[in-house]
Amino acid sequence: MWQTVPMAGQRARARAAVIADIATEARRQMATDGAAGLSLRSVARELGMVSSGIYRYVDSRDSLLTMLLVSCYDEFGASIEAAVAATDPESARIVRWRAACDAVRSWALDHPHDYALLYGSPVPGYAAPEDTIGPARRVYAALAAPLRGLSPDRVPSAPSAGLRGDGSQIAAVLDLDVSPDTALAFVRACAGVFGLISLELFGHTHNVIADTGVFFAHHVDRLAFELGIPGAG
Amino acid sequence: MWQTVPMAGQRARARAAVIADIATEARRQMATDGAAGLSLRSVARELGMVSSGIYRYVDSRDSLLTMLLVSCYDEFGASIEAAVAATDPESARIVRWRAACDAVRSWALDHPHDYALLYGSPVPGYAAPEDTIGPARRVYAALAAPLRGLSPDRVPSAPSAGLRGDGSQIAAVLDLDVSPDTALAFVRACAGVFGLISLELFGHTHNVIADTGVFFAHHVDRLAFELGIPGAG
DNA sequence: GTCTATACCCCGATAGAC
DNA sequence: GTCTATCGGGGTATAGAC
Repeated sequence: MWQTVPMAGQRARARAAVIADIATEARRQMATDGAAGLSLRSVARELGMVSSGIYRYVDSRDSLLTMLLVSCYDEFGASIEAAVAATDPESARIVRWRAACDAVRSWALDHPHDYALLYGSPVPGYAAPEDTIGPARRVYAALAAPLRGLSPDRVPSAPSAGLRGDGSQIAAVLDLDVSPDTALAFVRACAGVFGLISLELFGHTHNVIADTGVFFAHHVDRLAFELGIPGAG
Repeated sequence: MWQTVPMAGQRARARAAVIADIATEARRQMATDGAAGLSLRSVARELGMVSSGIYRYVDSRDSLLTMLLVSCYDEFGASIEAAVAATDPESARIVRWRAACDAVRSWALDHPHDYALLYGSPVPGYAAPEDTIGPARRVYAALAAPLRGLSPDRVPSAPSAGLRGDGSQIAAVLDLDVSPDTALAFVRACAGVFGLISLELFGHTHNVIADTGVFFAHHVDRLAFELGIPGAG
């Protein structure tokens, strides 16, 4: 009788393991077929399941996509957090900013198809549900963490007054104690960081920039200046 | 006898018209199915052709994709060129720079799926042939045109020496008479412009920036400063 | 140069036997 | 909870009659 309790635990664990296998295989397939080409059938096939069997674990193709989005955002955010945490806590702010940016690029280069899922073209016919916005935000929060406590004095930009409301809300959402202008500068920095990585990953710097790593480092330093981080080039 | 010559011309014209129809319909379908979902069959169906008939006009799905890439790049580049040409030739450089950047964003917002084809995730299994690099370059050249003749004195960035070779080659390829540092700053500006537009178009500024147009204008002005364009914010 | 037919693949999702 | 069978779609590409 009281075997049912551990049994239930075992079943739940087995179920979770199967679901994890499904996610892993789906991410593997995204590499060859893209996010739009993701198919439950072929995931099931590869796992030795019969095509209908996968519906025991996953509601639909869309819910699998949502699962992938969430796990990729989480993994991405965690890798940035780890990179920042690995810096010397006494180190200059610019060091932590570089570490965060480098972590963004490294993860993107290591997981180009996952990056494309997160920041590339939307999947036709799929709309990300609200479950994904928390994990998506985690990435930005991790990248912004080095700005915590930054004095607003050195931010060289002067956004129009109409934007300041957005700025303070962004700071609030990311739980950042920075000025609205700094928060807006951070959004612009995100455009620069993700923009350059996307250009590189999607093939637009081919035969343009020889050493994209060096160029990225330069870019990151200029963005630091725009953010008012002391010590930037 | 000499009717064969005009006949040949008519046939060629008719053939070109059909090919143009195919391209138009294909772009229409990209809007709902994405670039990866593009199918010759459904294009043929929509044009009242039998599925095999389309192979008279288009070699394969890949060559249709190439056709679309080329025509989108060309259209995009032309629209930027037109916007710059429409400014007063006596106007300040900053005015032409803003016009070019605004044209980029306008075209992207007006043709989101075409923009996704050009600057979004690559289509799985498709590699763009060299025929596309000329048209792709036209876009950058059009965006860079307002920099022509810009004095290098005000460019605030100082890239590492190893990048300077890239800088001068970029200037050469875009046929720009600017310093290597300015050319590198232009690549960074492209990352900023395309990066922000991609974030907006791909859904990452939702509930973050209320008026994305105002924010883009602010962004463009800061990028102008980074380029050393006089008169920028 | 248009058409049918064909070979050979893929998909999401469900019903119902076991 | 696994499996077959099924519905009802989709696709690329070619061969060969007309």
